[in-house]
Amino acid sequence: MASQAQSRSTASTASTSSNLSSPFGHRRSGPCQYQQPASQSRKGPARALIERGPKFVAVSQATTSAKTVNRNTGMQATHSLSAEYGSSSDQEREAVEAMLNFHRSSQSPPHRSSQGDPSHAKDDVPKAVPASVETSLGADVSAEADRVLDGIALSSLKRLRPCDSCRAMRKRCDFESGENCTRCTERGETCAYTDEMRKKPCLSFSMGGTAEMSSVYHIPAAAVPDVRALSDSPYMQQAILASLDESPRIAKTRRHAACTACHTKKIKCDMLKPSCTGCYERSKVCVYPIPPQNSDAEPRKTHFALPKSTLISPIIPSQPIPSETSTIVKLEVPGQSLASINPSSSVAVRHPSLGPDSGDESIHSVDNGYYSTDSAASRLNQLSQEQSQIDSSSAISSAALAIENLSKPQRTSFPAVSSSPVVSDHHLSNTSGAHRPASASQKSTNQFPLFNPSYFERDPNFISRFKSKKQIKQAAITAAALASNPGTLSLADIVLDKLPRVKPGIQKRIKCGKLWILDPETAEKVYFCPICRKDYTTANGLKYHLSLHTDFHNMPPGYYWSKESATEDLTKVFQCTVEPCRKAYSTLAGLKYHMGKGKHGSAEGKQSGDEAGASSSEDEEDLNPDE
DNA sequence: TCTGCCAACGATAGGGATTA
DNA sequence: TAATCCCTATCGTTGGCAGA
Repeated sequence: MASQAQSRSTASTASTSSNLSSPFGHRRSGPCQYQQPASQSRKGPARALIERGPKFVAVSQATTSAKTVNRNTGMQATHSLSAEYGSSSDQEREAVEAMLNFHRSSQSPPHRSSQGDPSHAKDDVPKAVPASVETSLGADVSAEADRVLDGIALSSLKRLRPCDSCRAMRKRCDFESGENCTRCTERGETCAYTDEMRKKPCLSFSMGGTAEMSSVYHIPAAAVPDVRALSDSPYMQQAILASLDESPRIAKTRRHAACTACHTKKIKCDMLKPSCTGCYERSKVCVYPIPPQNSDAEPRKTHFALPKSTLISPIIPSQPIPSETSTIVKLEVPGQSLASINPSSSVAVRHPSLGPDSGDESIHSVDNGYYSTDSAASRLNQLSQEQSQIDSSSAISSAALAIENLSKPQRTSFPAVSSSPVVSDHHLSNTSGAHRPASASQKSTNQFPLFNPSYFERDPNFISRFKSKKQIKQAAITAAALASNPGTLSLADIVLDKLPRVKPGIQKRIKCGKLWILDPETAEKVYFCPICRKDYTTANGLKYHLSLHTDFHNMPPGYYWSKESATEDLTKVFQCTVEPCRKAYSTLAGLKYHMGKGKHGSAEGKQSGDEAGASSSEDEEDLNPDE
């Protein structure tokens, strides 16, 4: 714990230096606690990995994710872009390089399409993509996208599914060590992906997004590597075999594994027992459905799920530990020696969901969620080691970042992402000053921030975010569209996709009555708006805020964005259509209130802006004299 | 101080993509 | 085909601010 504090202190010092000299005027109260991947270098992970070795080249380049929502049509398309490729041949590497160069060459100066055009809100042509993209990209998407996808994803698909061993054990396969997953590495084995274990539909997937998307996105031929040359890839051969396998499959009914509450709420259930994290945090009773007695299938387990026979904790999280559980050793703090644990006795380990850094009983009661198992103790030990690594590496990386910032000139507008320093995704996000202009006084001169693929060179693990080939395909399509017409994607979605996953200890929550709230003592506002520099403690807060900056792209009927008002105040882009009111608001909600409950409050006003705008203010006041 | 207005937070329902 | 859960929209609530 002392070393941890020391690391924090060291990092804090570095961070302070960084803050003082940050070209973005970014102030932070704490150090970055995130681990910098060892594979990263000043060259950036993509180039570094390309040059590092031919065996398993991981390229992280030109990654983005965005979601474009057209409110008029209701069409929604999620794009995720990544080019982190796992490949094993020169051809694959060349393909990767081709894509990489394409993205590099296609980065153009920022611009904001349709800005200031009031008619933009009524423009229903582009659907999810601006018309400029459509005209510049043309058609013939799907085929090209398929080719790209085959090239960039087939060799990496191996990493999208568990290896045979993990699959047989029903364990999570992390693929962390390149060719081998951690589990196989520890066992001295090599990950295998045999035909028997293969999941059949790997190769067959449908075009992501929508028909509109497919008609407007086009990947330039120059950017498309000749992926057909990759057909000798072992995995591709497997995939082809898979696609040819038409043998009927026996339909199996999945077992209800999530707890009842999570199942009902349709939220992720980590299936921890006796209480999943969701129920634990809500102080609710976690109930799992009783499996059928004659079932021969073993229920799925997470790596924390333990045999019921070893459980010593109560089902109800708030219930204290029974006193009979004699040899309980509370391993509250990661790093605590495990030597005192008697392997033959029950060992109480903190609920894994509490994380490694939440040892304070005022924050999480340690009476909750204990497990009795050696594996849990082992896991705790692992968490301890991970935490210490994070602490040490974050201190180093924070110091490096501070040095980098000291040597950089001051910037006055939204930075188009420098080539340095190379930081991890978490680091990038946590030191969000990397996206923050100098000061709030420069707000009015701020450029509309653009997506720049090099943002995501910093995230070598980006591929892990994709769950399917379909998502990768969408990413490839988006990459091409974006590269051809940068700046056209939703700011909110681009930024939000890169939000940090705040680790425990950074955003602790405390129990406040019935609710769990962020601990004001420790909560850091790690989420920053790149436009106005407002900061938020939660992703949701920033998400909401970012929508305010982008909603004018898809104004509902009757509302429109006023260029004139925006010139005066960029934050007030929602203007009342009623003459002579024309009051402007910074949010759509504000204008809605204005039209609905506010000055123009009326039944008509609550229906649509068109109707509200068409009706006179006198009529509305007559209808609602009280308001 | 009160009230109206606004911005934002947090919880939740549920559509639907994905997976087993 | 059922289960999982990501993701979005929506709603209720809270807190800050400005004007009365």
